[in-house]
Amino acid sequence: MATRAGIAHSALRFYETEGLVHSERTAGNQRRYHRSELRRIAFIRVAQRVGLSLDEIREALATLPATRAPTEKEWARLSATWRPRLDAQIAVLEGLRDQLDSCIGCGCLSFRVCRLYNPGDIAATHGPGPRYLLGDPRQGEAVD
Amino acid sequence: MATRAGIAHSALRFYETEGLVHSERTAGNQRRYHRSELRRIAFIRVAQRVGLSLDEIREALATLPATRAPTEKEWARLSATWRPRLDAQIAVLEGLRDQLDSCIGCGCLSFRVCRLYNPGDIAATHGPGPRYLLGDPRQGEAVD
DNA sequence: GTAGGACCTCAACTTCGCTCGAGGTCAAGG
DNA sequence: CCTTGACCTCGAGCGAAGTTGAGGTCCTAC
Repeated sequence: MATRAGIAHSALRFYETEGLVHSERTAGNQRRYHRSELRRIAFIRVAQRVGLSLDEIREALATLPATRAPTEKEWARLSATWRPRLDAQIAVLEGLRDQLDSCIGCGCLSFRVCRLYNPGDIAATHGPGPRYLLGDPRQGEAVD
Repeated sequence: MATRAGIAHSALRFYETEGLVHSERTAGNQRRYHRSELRRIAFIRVAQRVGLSLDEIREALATLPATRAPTEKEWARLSATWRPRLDAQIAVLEGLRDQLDSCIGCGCLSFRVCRLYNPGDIAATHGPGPRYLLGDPRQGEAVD
């Protein structure tokens, strides 16, 4: 029933196995969720939109008090930490766009001269794409 | 040897099986790459940074002439198509940031009132996170 | 001519965030 | 009492973008 948070029941169960949300059980073994779990789920979904992994979200949620429902202030504190992250992502994309603008005229895309092809700072993006792989510390590569 | 494009040999072979790059073979079955493949690889990596999937990159590369090496102009044409995409991504993140700013004060994160929690337009992000799943046409959900 | 390294293939494995299905249980209405 | 539908568990699978490893071949230098 709590799937009316707008997420699939399978996702909800998955979050539970991951320790992101919690539930009690009825006598008949059915899950009952505390009202405050709704807000946790909202937090999770928004954090995902901002680009956090479930691991990071778990860490963030772990800083909340275990014995009582978090206050608005505590939620605000957590979500405030997203701001610099968003700013950084935006900055990366804008840098990329500006580089792109300066490169489109030349169509260069050469390993030797084009700064668009730049393995060095890819780790900084944390954006779309294979970030774990590209983020590998791969140093001292020749760049043709 | 062509792995000196700065990518792992495994990735190169993977791209070849995916039809993104091409090679000839020597008598001893070893791969030899044409010089122009370097630029294709550069294109692929930059396109990934912009957020394209390999499928999309394959489509884009398919519009290039098959019988001769592409001109600078053709490369420029392709990369110019990234611009609106980058702009859109930036716009999404900026919208998110602005929403976040207006929400941090209240710490709301409520399904009922907070616009940050907005399943409807998630499909538009194409950013990080589970975009295939979130992109599902899921309509008419109650949003408590 | 032989040792070493660089290449080859192919299948299996990784991570993340879930979804799907089979097979079983629970609760409420008629 | 029985049916129906909503819940339960557990394991398997997906999709993207590769990586890893075993086992085999090739080429170059000494």
